[in-house]
Amino acid sequence: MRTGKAGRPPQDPARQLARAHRILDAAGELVLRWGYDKTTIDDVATTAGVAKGTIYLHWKTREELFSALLRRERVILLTEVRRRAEDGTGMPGELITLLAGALVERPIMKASLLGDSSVLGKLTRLKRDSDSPTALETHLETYLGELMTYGALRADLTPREHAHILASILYGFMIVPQLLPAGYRLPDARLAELTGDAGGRALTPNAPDAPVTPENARAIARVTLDYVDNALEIAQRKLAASLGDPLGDPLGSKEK
Amino acid sequence: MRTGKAGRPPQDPARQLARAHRILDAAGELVLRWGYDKTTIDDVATTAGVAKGTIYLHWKTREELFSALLRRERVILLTEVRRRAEDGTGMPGELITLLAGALVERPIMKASLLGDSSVLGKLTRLKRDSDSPTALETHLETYLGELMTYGALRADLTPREHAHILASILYGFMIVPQLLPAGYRLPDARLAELTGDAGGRALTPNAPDAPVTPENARAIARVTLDYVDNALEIAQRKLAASLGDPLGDPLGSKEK
DNA sequence: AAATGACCAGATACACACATCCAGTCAAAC
DNA sequence: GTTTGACTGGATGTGTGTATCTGGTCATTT
Repeated sequence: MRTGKAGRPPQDPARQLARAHRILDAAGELVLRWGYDKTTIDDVATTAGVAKGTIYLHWKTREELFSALLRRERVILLTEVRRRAEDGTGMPGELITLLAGALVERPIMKASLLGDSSVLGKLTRLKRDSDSPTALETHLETYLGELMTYGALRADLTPREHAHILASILYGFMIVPQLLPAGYRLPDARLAELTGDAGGRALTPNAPDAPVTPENARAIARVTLDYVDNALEIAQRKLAASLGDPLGDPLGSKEK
Repeated sequence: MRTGKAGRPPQDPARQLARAHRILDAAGELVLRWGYDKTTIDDVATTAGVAKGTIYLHWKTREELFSALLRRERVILLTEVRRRAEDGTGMPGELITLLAGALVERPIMKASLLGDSSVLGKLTRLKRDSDSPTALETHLETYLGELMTYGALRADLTPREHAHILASILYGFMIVPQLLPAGYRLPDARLAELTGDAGGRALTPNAPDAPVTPENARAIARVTLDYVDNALEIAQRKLAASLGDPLGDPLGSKEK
């Protein structure tokens, strides 16, 4: 039994949640069309078919609303990656392909990763600072360290360097198409493939050097799924915190 | 031996050229310190120890002055790359290492590549459009095509894709350090190494697949040096055009 | 002739008043 | 209890007159 929530369910929580998602749908649509700076709460309310005040029953401030949107995007992205990673090998190149593939399909996440101020406006830098930075990177380096012990990553680089390479390749491949004249762009799927390919080649030992034993291969797949699961779980927890509690909730009041 | 201020050396082209370089030195120093937008012609003149009008004996407009600066930077960069490439193999990874290594040492070139508006201000987009784009990329794809025929590049990618990968990796590795907290950064030399390493692995066939014959290796080294030479030559020609002719020069007179 | 720096005009920054917009509130209607 | 939407105040734009700055010129100096 996992009910957890002490206190009283005010009305129909499922209905509330559905409404929150409708509002986020509207916010997402508008932020893509006009950008964060030009998207007003009134717009969001109208598009979502609720009154403005209702939005403030869900989130205390405009910024919290969009923070929830970003968190939901992250959960969707990770869920998708997790789903596609399900029966993969967990090798870096493969995971990067999945990640890149999911990213090119989620413009808001891509904008968040790239710090694209034409979409996220003033929200751009904020997320970078507050949310993920140290925690995510610590988890990442731990995960990379594990991969190294199983021979999935080159032994001649430090975890720090692996992380650096990973970030550079992912960032580079995601941003370069935006700098190129439209005619030069590759199809999204191809871009994702090449990203994973480049990442895999940069991070992975040369095949003959150190063949991965079957049990190591299994371990690699496992720790990879564990890592994605963990990231997803954290993201889900944060999203729940951003969605749950309409203002009055006694638990949420002292939060943060 | 005096000529402190009222010296009138009739007209010594070499002396003129030296003065142009002194002015560019000053401009480079100031643009790095304060950025393009805040660097005034008066500043440059004072720092270079000449009068403002003198600068206009060399360049018709402020923009031409900075264009010359950028062109000189490019020539210096390419000269350095050319020098270091002299007795190399011409394989992609190696060349990328050289290029990245030269880039991290030349902040202005790096800013130009990355479109860093904190340094180049309003000049940022201009260069991108006017100078290099199509010509450079055509030459690049030709060169990549040649490399492919000699087996220096993977045969399962198109030249276009090779160019895309190259750009992504170079851009990613150069820009990521600026986004990271200072503590995470790798030493410049290591960064250049890793860039070339990643580029080489992404673009180069796996060793056992198709061993490069000695004569192909020689051809690769040759076309690489040719490519760099050609790029350098073009850059030098453009620089000469930006430096030469103090306005009166008969050759340059058809300007505007 | 070569170099200078005082000079000019146009651009840019600043300061202020005024209009507009919009996040967030809350009394009233369900 | 839940939802609404008119309302408010602080913030953000806009217009304008003024001051300052700075790219570029050119008569003067050496």
